Amino acid sequence: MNSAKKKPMLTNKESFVKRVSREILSGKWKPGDKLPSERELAAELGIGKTVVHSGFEKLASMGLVHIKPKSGVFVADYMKTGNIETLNAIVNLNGNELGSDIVAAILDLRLAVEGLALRALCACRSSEDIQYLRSLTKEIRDKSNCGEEELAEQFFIWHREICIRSGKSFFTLFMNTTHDVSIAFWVNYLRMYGISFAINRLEQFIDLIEARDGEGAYNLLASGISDYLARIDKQEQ
Amino acid sequence: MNSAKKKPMLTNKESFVKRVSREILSGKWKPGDKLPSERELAAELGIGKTVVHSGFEKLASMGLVHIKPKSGVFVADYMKTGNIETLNAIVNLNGNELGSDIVAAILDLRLAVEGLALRALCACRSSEDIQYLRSLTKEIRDKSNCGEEELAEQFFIWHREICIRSGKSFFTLFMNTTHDVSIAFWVNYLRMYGISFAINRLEQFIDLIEARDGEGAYNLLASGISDYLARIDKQEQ
DNA sequence: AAAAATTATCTGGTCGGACCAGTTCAATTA
DNA sequence: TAATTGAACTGGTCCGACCAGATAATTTTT
Repeated sequence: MNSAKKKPMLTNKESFVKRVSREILSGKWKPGDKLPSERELAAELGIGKTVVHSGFEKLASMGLVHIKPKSGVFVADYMKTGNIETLNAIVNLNGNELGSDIVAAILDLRLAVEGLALRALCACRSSEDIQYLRSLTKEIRDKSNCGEEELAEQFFIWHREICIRSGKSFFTLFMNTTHDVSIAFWVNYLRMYGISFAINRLEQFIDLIEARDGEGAYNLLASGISDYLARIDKQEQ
Repeated sequence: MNSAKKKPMLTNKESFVKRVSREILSGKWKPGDKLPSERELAAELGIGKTVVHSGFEKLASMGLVHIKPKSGVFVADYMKTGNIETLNAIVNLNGNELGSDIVAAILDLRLAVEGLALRALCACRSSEDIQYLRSLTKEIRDKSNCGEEELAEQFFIWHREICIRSGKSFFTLFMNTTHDVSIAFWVNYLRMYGISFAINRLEQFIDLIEARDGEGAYNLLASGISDYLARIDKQEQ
């Protein structure tokens, strides 16, 4: 997901974060373990302590470590105290492969957030909303030959627009918070169903929104999610 | 929420972040506006450019600004592209007061996440789970005379434990991601209902989990949420 | 005069040394 | 042996130096 731009070289900090997060998530360090001091790591890696510290701060914000001031840096019980960035790190380590439990969790959240946003939008939509969604869909159709991730981004943006226009702006913030894992999801979704199917689905949503059919739109979302999950389950068998 | 520890003095970076986020959220800067350069701000504030840069990075991770390398720093359309940290910043600016739309959004999410976790836990719970939840509840009862935020933290942790023990660990990560706004919610909830009521509610949940009554537990959550929202609505009239 | 090329200035980006303040551990004293 | 003190260790913050690319201004060419 940090592959938005080609990055031939990682900075010292990025390399450090990548290295340590991999070590933690792969089990080399266990929750509660004390990591080597900043000075030790700086000397060992031949970089400045400030960079190490900055890297640790990043790892802390990712929920992977707990920095105890003046004492040391400890591996966090990240599956218990971690956050969405922890999930992103796990997904990154797995080469952006989502296990079915992650997918299920994402989709449950999505049903909650977008389901409500869809109903709200159906109730309050203007003709300008419909127009905008149609033009956004057309844009996506015109970009059909782009790369996977770019397309995935477009689908994310389309669905985010539902939240934006529903008047439930805080849902938008939540949705953005799941951005990285959502992109991984959309990439997989587009592989599974194909771009045509996915675009037709967008058009179905628009028709339902235009018709102010909140229940219909919600059901379309829910059934799409169920189908996807069923396919994932079948794939894993 | 950054009041976990007494912080009599803010670092230069913290002051900078606080100042700029307030300026953005209060409307002094509009989405799309270009902020003064790092050098200008550093000179104006009498601090180092690196600190300004570090502060801008923080503001970017909060979804409030967009850093265009070599070009400048621009105010983001944060209600559209922001994330949970944006929400935290908004709530912070409002003195940790939650508007009803934020509350509704949080509770919708919570119903989705914890609702499923409750059902899952009812299906898979062990007697050790029940024991642990009871002892956790007792701990909370023993701490009843603590400060509001500490109590709120305890309630957050209790509900998080539902996710942890449900086997849906990724829900835990999502829940942790909403930590700060959730604490604001719990503080308000405890003010509204009182600590005794809130603890009794926990015990009701445990009884239902013990009885493996997933539907009952979900309904208890849903009805609690409805009641809270109704009270909020009434307060605002 | 307009367009293209070059140069200068501006921008954010990264790094590491210097210094700070608190914690922990070892040595000394009572 | 327990308490105290000092040293060593820890993370925390800041800033100047330098880098690389974008943008604006100037010069050259058509």
